[in-house]
Amino acid sequence: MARAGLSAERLARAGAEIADEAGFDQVTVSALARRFDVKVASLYSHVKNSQDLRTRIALLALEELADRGADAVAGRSGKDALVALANAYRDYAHEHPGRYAAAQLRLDPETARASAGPRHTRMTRSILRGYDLPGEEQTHAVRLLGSVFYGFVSLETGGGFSHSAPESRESWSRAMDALDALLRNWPTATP
Amino acid sequence: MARAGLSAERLARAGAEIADEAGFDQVTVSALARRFDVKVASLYSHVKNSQDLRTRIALLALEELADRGADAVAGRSGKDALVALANAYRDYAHEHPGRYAAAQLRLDPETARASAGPRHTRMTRSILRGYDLPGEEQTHAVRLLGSVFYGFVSLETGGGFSHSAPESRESWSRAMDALDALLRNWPTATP
DNA sequence: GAGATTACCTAAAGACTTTAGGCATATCAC
DNA sequence: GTGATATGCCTAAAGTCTTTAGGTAATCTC
Repeated sequence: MARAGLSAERLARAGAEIADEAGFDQVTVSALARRFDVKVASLYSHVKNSQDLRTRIALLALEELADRGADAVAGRSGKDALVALANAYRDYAHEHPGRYAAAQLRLDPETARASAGPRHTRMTRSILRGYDLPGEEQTHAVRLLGSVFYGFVSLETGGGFSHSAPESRESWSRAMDALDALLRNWPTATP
Repeated sequence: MARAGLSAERLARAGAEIADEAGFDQVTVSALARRFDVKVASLYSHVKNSQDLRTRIALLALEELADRGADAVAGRSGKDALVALANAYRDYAHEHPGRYAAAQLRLDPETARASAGPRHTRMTRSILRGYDLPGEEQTHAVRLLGSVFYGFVSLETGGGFSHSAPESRESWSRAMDALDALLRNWPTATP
């Protein structure tokens, strides 16, 4: 009875692989046990339950995503930084669709606060330093940018843009132009 | 043995109710059978399988959403229409979180084409008539608007904005201002 | 190496999905 | 109305996944 060397860490990583290969909804305790050639019950020593497993994968994805984002914005500013961060998200989603889906899992407030989520907010906010936004407008802008990044990538990977010309990549590029223009000319007073 | 009067239509509607009450992932063939006080197997005469059931709920939600949007934009133009359509989406998501989650289900291309999805695209495009966008830019703008609507509402209902001031409603309002300003001053040439 | 801890196991119960085949009920032909 | 037919809901059963309880064997501590 050789030990398989399981751990919550390894389970989450393997779960992330299953998610990318077969879809996040195919990540089950059973599938994971098969992958490690181990009995299902054995996993419950490392992971509280199925939800816990999925949450760990979500946290992993959020971390990886934040790491990529941090690399992307490092040494950049203005539109350059904006595009780099946005592309970090989009590229990650295309490379790791299952992980990206995992990152969209609703986390309970406590878990969310301890996740890499706040890092994402800070990164986005750092981009705004290159633009000259009044302090109270920054939060609104952060939320708008987040919405565009998240929304576009979700719709794109979900096939929402795939049945019409032009290529969605073109729209992505134009969205970056639009966001840059918007931030440089942010409407402060309600018209 | 009185008949329960089931139909794919009624099942989808009841499934939508379960989704709103308990979450879209709680919509199962079993839960539906319980609600109609009928044996599980009986549902398989009306619905192909679990996936089929979920798809029908998604289609229902997309229709309802499109109906609301159409009502909202009727007789409006410019920013007025923009805000009305956006609010239609947001209000629907808040009133019917389960249905809204259902609307996000990935549909296979054929089903997507036959869904209300294209109606949504047309409605968004109709808003652009109030702004003066070059023809080829319209698709890009439609995709950007869709991304913001979808992204903001998803992040908001997922709790993404709930742990920081100010109120997300304020950010929503400012996002509308921003989109209006952007559309009135759309950057046509890449800077 | 003895004892304690840990890792994985067997066993079992419960929930959901799906298919096959049966009886009763509504619907239609006349 | 009566019989034929199609349909609606049923029982039964097999398969998958989740989760808990309690046991055995490997590893760690000293």
